[in-house]
Amino acid sequence: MRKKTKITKKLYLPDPVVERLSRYLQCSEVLLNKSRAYITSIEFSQTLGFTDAQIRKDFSLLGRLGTKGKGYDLKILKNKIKEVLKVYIKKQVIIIGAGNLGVALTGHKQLIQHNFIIKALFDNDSKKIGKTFNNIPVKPMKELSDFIKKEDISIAIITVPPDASRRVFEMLTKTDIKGVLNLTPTTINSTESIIVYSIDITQGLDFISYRLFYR
Amino acid sequence: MRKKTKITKKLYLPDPVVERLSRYLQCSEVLLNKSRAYITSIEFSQTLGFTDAQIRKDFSLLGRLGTKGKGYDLKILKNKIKEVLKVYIKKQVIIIGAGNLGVALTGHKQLIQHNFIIKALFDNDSKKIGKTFNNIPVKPMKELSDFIKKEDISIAIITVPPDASRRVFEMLTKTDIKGVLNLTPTTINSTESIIVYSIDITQGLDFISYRLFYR
DNA sequence: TAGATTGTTAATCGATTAACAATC
DNA sequence: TAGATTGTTAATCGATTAACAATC
Repeated sequence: MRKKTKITKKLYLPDPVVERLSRYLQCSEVLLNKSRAYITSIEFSQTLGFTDAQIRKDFSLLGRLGTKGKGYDLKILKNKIKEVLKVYIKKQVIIIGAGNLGVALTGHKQLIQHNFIIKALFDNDSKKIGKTFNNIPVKPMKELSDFIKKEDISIAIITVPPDASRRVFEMLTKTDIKGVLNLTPTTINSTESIIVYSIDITQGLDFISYRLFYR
Repeated sequence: MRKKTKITKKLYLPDPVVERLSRYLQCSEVLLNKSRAYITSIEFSQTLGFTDAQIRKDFSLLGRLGTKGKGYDLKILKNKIKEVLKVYIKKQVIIIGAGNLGVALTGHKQLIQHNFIIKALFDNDSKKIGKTFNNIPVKPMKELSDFIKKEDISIAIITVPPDASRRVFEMLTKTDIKGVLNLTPTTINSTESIIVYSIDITQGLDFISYRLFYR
């Protein structure tokens, strides 16, 4: 009990480690579904493309999870990572922007599996307001702040057009939102009170485009 | 002329730099639309959340782009980055998986602006095959390899369900595809002949989830 | 026990930052 | 010219990797 509390308070992991934890988790779940019970850092390294040393280092940050001479128990590993990433805790989410991408996310099964509960879409298009997509209602932007407070929303996903995203983020800073997933090419920076994580599909393609020509 | 060829051959930029180039480009275009002509590394650093030293370092890798005492000419900067990232060159793209996300991408204007031309969706669902979304036809998987060759497709975007993505990638390795954007939570590694870039929305949310609790 | 693999420390590598001379 | 900001080198920082003693 005391130990657990202590770990909870102290476990500040570097960004790259946190990102890899999702990968380990995904891979562990696939293997468990195939009835695998154990895996060594070497086999993991072959599947994931990290070095085995890095994998052991990462896991060692979470505690002594492995068995020497044998490897890692996948069930223990999976549970530990889920605990660290707070996958077991329900997180209420809204999506701002009821366009193609926003609507597509309402049907994303992976989100439910990680306990991200989408409570509403927000948009300013009066043709969309009042509709539902996959049972998720579309609400007008003016209800944003109240909704976040009332429904205890912790994370907003921004899928509006690029030129609107700064404005939307501005609005969010005046609410109780704690985290923002920015799916827009516009740069948004974390603030004192809001964690921002940005994903840009065009950036991904640009990266590939570059590497196709210079490598 | 000689110099240009030389740079083209030699400009191997580290991954983090390539990723930031997309950010610089996006921001430069926004500023140009607002009729700004120049920007200093300091102002850039405030908008993008990088240090000014890093920005100057990054740009210096592309050549001597700035004017001492004055800053960077946004038009020159924009053109240079577009040239480096090969934005001016048309890249034929296919999307594998005509689900919510795949279809959403067919309407993504940003892709066209960077000259990524979506030529087809691929799926195995007979109800979808033959349909079009935003004028993009859905084709059966068995035509994949021929289509890639005939239409000179260089990049495939994978948006199939997680358990199918390894299989799809396996198929792609037997084609002429050069780059893969993996939008699936399943890990896929670059091979000798294929550049892979992976983006996982759930990973992004997991990251936020972690940082909300430990920071 | 012998063989295998972890956990961890120390070494390496690479990326970021600080600082400032050069110069517009 | 004086002021400002770049381009670049050297210092720092942090993340990855190598190596191996501990041990299952």
